[in-house]
Amino acid sequence: MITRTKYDPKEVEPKWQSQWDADQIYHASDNSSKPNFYNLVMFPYPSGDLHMGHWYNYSPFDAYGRFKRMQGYNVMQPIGFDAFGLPAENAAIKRGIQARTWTLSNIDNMRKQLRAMGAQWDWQREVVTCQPEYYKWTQWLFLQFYKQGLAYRTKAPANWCSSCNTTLANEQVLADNTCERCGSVVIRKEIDQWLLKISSYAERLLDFAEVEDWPEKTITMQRNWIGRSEGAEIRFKAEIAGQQEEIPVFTTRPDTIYGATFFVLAPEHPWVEKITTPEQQAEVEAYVGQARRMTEIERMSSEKEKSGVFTGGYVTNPVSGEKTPVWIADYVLMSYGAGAIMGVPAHDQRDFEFARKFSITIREVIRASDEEPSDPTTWTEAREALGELVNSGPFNGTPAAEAKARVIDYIEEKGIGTRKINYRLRDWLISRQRYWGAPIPIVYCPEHGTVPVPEDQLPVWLPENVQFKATGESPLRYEPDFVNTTCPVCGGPATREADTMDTFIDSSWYYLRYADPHNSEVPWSPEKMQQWLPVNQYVGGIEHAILHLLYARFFIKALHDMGHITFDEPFKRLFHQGMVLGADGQKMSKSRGNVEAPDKYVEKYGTDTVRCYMMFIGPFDAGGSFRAENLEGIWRFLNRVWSLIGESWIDHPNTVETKDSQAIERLRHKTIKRVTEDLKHFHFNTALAGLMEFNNALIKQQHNPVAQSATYQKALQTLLQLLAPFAPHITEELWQQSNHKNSIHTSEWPVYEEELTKDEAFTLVIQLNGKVRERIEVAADISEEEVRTLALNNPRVQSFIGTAKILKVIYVPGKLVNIVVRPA
RNA sequence: GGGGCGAUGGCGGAAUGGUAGACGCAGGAGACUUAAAAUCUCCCGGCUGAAAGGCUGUGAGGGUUCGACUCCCUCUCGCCCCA
Repeated sequence: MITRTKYDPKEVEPKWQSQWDADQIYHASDNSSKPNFYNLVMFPYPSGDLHMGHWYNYSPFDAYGRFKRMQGYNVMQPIGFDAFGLPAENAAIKRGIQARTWTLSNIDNMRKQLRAMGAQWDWQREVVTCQPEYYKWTQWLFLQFYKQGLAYRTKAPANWCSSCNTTLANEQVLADNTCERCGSVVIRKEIDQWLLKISSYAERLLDFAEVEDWPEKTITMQRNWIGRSEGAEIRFKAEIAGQQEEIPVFTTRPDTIYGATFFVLAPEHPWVEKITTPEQQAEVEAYVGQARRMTEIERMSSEKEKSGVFTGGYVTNPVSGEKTPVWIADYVLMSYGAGAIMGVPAHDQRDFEFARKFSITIREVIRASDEEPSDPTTWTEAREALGELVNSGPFNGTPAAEAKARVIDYIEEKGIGTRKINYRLRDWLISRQRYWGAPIPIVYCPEHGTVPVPEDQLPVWLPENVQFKATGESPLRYEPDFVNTTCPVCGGPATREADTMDTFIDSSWYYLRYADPHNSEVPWSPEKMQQWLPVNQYVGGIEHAILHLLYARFFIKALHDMGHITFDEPFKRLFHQGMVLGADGQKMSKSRGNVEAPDKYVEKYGTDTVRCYMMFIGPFDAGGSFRAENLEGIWRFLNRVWSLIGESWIDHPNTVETKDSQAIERLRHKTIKRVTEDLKHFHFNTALAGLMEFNNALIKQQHNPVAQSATYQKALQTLLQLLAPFAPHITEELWQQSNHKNSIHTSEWPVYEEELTKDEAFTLVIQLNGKVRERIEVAADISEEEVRTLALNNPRVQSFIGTAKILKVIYVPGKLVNIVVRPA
């Protein structure tokens, strides 16, 4: 028997948290006889507080990890901090506090909160990306990329956020051309920068054969971002100052080359200057200046009226030999393809609009077989569908699909172009002109140029007490002790690269370090890698679909090719949680005033209630509103579990069973099945509903004789075990109070027998023409014949049938019988 | 503009093509209490009916089917991605 006490989470929760810590029950051993399971959640940025989103994300994630542990896996569930980044630096500027101090004190606070959550974190594996022990290896990885030619420096127009005072990768610029971090408009700025050659992995990144279970949506988003298009690069001829020159264009429709009635250069194209005639110069220069002030998004908008200027120059179509006027227009982007296009107004909508605006000839070169010849000047839009070639010299009559290949063959034969696959994916710009990040380990020597810092000199320490000036350059540039160094090759005076790395580099490999977090010789040992990676289950927000998740895949593929790891995909299974919203159904934000801090509810109800509530809001991938009043329901539920066990647990149950025993045993098996299946599929809300039903059913019987039986007592035990992943503290307390010596979290997950999940009887529904008319209790093994007899002879059913004619009777075993009748 | 996801009581949500609304919140009635809170019992989509029951009902409109929240088509609204 258990002494009856009131459920007090304040007493129960800290007690077990300390006990678990002391017993180290959540540390994943590297030498376990059990199968390993790597359960990973995206690590937090140390903003200082765990907010509602973290709780919403981590609670179900942890329940899943606990479920796997009870199922017999050696679960590794690490946590760490994505600790470099702008907020710390901004705090440093604003409040004169050291970025490092600010970050570490935030981490301390968040550690406390993470512990209070009662999740099974393996603290021995914690990684903090701003610590030299970590960023040393971030720098080491950069050097490996550099050695492979996968890291390079170039001067080119880059995305620049004037508010963050730094460059951004393409992935960090939102569709409306704003900074994904601060929302300011992003401009273009010519600047020296380091890039990683992610584009050379474009094809490999399109291949998802090695992932086990990723949301289709995320795969599609990555594929769209990579943006593969097949076509050809065709070189148009130009005569510049008496010289024969060639200007390449990229096209996905080489079959339409005879329809190219104009040629367009992007305003920034290096050829613009050369090809423009003196008469057109003023107009062209004005247009270029205007285009520069616009964002790519504005330029690409299909709503915007087409604009452009004739350069006065001409190029020669290398296939048709036609002389073609050269225009510049802002709808052609320097960053895509060759920065130049052949304008085929008849078969490309944007070219069509452009030709209309400037009265350029529209020549039809593709015609569907059922189409009559028509005058293209009467068309209202371009005809982008495939058909047969017309007005195309030797290619007339060829189906367009086939013509694509034939035209490409032809240009390759003639040496005027090549087959080409173009990708939208650009190289990853990783230089940040900011302080709080891992320094790029490069030295510039007047003698030896760009020299990588030797590996044995890592880390390149990030200095403290730096001066912040809003110059748009890295603060490190003004730190003489940092910048001034010696050349690793000749020992002469040299300067260090002052930019730091994009923090997405840090997060591209943190999950590798968790497997071997304290290794000071190498970033990870091959054995540990083999043992733990790839990650079995990864949980995190869909906002990283084409940021972190693409970068991490790139890292893994590159490291695989370098021979540092043996696998090709970092995350086997991926799950995106939904977003937790305010009570008004809107995104939580200070400006809306609907932000709720979890801490006060943890204080009031305890961790277990808050955890369970997070899972009960709705489907994990759907997100939902946090409504404080709904916590009451979970609180009552846990209290009912508490009093049920407290009042009903007995050490030595009767061996005598009662008539209700069988029903309880069946419900127990049904509930095990239900909760197990739901947890497997991340359906935490319905799993909890099943546990509530189980609890309610047991409460109904708790004062009946069956409560003394071994069957009932076993059901109580199962209830605790099934609830343990959701509410780890209360279940541990009740488990140990009911005479178990070991932790409930190391107990074995209950198993069910399929046979016992089936009821002996069921409610047979009798329908007439699909409408429910009667319900009767029948035995589970009832025959179809009996069902027909029972249904047709049922008085209520008969009164509905009346004189109607029975057409057929459909029986769905275990469910219902539908009698189809036609009125007489 | 293209593609994807979604819309179910007052609210959050549940339903392998087979009893719509499980589970919970809020609400109502009652029990206990000097009283309140907590707890317990019952009710709770709409219309109708004394009740049994009947009719109706899953954003709107069509379709397939013995049977549609579920599948198909069209539309409206909301969110996301690519333009």
